[in-house]
Amino acid sequence: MVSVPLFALVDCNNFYVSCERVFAPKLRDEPVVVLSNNDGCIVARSNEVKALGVKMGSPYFQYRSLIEHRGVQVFSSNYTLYGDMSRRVMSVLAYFSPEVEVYSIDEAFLNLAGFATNTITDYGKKIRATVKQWTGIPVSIGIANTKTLAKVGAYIAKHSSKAGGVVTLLHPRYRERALAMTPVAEVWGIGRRLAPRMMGLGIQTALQLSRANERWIRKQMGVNGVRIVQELRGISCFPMQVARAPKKSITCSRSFGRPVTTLTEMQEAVAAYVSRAAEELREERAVVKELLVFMMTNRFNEKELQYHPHMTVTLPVATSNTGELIHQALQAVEKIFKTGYKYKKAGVIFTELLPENQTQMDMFDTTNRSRLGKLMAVVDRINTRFGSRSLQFAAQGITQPWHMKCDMRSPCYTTDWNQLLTVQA
DNA sequence: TCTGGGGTCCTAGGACCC
DNA sequence: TCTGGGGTCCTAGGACCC
Repeated sequence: MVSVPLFALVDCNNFYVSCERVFAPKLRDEPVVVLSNNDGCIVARSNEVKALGVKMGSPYFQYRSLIEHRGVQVFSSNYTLYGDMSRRVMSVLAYFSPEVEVYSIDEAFLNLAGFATNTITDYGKKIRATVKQWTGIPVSIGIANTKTLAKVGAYIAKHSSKAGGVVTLLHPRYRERALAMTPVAEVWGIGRRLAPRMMGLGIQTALQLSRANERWIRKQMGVNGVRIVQELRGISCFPMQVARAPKKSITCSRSFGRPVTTLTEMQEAVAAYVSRAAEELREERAVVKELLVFMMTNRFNEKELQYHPHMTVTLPVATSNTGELIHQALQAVEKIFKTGYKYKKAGVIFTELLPENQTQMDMFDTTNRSRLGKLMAVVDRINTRFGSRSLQFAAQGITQPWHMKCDMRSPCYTTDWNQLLTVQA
């Protein structure tokens, strides 16, 4: 017998802020923000900061004076720390369900099909308490028959003071009440374009969306819209996805800490990004057949001359060798780089990925690929052990004056012996 | 002065073929 | 004036997610 679908969505509250607070407990009731790469945007806010009206994803400089005036603690993002904390949270969740789908750095779906529904909210509370106790991270949990409804539950749990962090939406009456409380813009899959359109057409809440005509939805929102509506009605259309699908592309791009104007610096930066992307490629046990290099001026500065070139390179043989990839990418850089512009950002995208054991040989290719592979494996091991860039290609540059800003980064408390937290007793 | 980064999927429209 | 029709494949752009 196939049991009724039952999902929990576990969502970490203000995740990056919570990670910083674990290691700086005195910030527990203080306003805190975490910035994006290059200290550009605000990507995580504590509740105190949300209450000040600071918008998610807004440019830091727009709120800088407010932030300073209110004594808000500011952190550059520390993805090494957040990635490690995320792994810890996910490993706790694995105790509570046979199937955990890690949906993002701060969210996971748990398959609870077959679990007793009359005690499921208490089970959710136990999960919540255990994650908090073992990792220090507070979470909100939604439990329902579909993933989209579980998301709604977690949204309500986060915003309701009496829910105790867990909201179950199994009873039709509760479900309707929850959907009526949820703005249509908060529904999973309704983004910044669709939300205003829906609202203009008289659909303000998730409940109204769930009652919309299916054919009309198909026309307005495509096939995915129909699935969303079905899910809101309690019919599961998005199953658990436990096995991680192989990646279809790998990107590495960064804004520069200051404008780049010379070919030499642009080449260094692109070489560094290729190197990072190639590490990920090897982690993925894949090789790449085609890559795209791009660079751009500051699109926000209307007074400056704009230039956003890109170039696609097809590699003679699919590879994951950093040296070869840098060589190819830098040729593209030379072709599209023009002097006279202030570049703000550059990047590389590996498209056309193949599993490394399916490499198509080129009969004119004389490179000894097995030796090259072993060399890269050794470099990766050394960099894992002694820190990234312990061994690097000269093309990446040594001082990297164009490197992004991250002046307010916290230590890597959990992944570097030299940065452990010290406690004075 | 100062505006992130990394993904996936869907669709419309053009190119091309018969 | 009148200017086929239908299928497939590819790609760019748009939408979404975190």
